[in-house]
Amino acid sequence: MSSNATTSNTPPYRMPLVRVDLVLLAVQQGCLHVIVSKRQETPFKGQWGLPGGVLRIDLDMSLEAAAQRVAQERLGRKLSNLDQVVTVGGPDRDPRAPWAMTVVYGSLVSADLETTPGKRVQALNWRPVSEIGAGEPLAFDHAKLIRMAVQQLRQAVRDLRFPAGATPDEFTLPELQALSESILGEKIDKVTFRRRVEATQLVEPVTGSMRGGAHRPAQVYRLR
Amino acid sequence: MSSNATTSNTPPYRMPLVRVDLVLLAVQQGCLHVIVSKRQETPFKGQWGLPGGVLRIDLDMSLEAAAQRVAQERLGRKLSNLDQVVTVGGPDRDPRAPWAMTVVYGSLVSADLETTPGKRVQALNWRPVSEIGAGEPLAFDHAKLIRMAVQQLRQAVRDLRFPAGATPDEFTLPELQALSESILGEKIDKVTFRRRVEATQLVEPVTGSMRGGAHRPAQVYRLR
DNA sequence: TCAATAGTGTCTATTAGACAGTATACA
DNA sequence: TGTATACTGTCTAATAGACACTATTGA
Repeated sequence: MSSNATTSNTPPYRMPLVRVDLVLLAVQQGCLHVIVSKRQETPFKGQWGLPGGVLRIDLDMSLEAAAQRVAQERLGRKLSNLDQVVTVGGPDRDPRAPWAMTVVYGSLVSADLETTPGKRVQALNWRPVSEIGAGEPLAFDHAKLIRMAVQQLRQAVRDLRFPAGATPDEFTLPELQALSESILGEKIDKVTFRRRVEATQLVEPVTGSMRGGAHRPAQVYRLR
Repeated sequence: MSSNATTSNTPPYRMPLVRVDLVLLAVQQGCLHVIVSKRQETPFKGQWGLPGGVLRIDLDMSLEAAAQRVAQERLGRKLSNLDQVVTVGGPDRDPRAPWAMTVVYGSLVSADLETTPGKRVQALNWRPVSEIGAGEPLAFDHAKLIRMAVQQLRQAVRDLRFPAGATPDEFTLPELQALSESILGEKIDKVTFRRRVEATQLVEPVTGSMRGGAHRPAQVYRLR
């Protein structure tokens, strides 16, 4: 309907605006939270949405590198794991371009991630993923994108494929189980969990290391 | 060389060349095959690669619509199921642009798909996916993209999530099992397969319909 | 000693695989 | 009748879950 006058029918064609958006997840207060950013630009100005940025072909050597640059700009640090979630696109997504697409990357970060707003970021906030569907709606289809990233992360945790950097260097099995339970949002049977961790050779013990309070200390492991 | 790819987008940044490539899979002679296309343009001119095309922001209402348009142009028909596989991008992927990216879609099509080469297609060929790694290399990283699409399809079949249109409207359980085995490249236990199909309520019987040769006919089902 | 958490033994339920049996078509 | 394929019964193996038990620390 809104055919652009400058569009040519022979190559080269006009290209869409390409963005990279981030779904940054962390466990806080025992449940999964996601970072949302208050938008300073149209569309959805003043509403909350995923932090992201425009792909820079003069700076980025890959899509993942673009995601890392955006993380650096918006959050002040790089991410230890990035999983591509999905790519969406269409016309009328963004008034700055007739056609816009977004490559979505997800990452599980540690809860102590400093949320110091960077360039063009008014505010950053942690929000429980359980409240994403309800309440104040997010910009674009970001609620759906978050759901997809969460689903992907949960499947990975169910398969005991923990993203690099999502766990501390050393941890106990009860800690790893608690992390899994927080991500999945449900309890896991202790015996079953330990059996599966054992069977998959996911971890190796750190000899001699124990830790504990006024109770039996736990063996410390690291990822193998 | 690269100046002809200047797209002069409205936003301040130059945007990459965006392509949509297709991994079209089908079962032939009892094993999984993929359609490859002989390239008529640089780069990799004369080599084989995935059929694909450039995103047209004046024509395509979404990335999936772009994939359908490309299928129509290259193969002369639309696809009944399209699953996004991955998106890759970087500089120096294509001499027509300084930065190029590809959104990859996979589809399981019926083996009788006519491979009539369409626009700008020199030839289309079915190739067994088992031979993708070896022998004549494919253009770009298309071998890797095919492996990812195959992996995704096999996981779906293992989970009894058959793509729409991948099965005929009506089929028998032995036919469905044979299809699964061909896709997975391994035998499945008959009792286990039927138990799982039963448990997931994947199919419903078509009353009265049977089919067979000189032996006991099989119950005919359709997807529920 | 107790409290609290770590770790194990073991029984049961569920699911998967193996294999032999029965069923039903046509020649 | 035989043969070929469809379907089922059932035993066994592997895995998951439940739950009680022991182990080890500090208070």
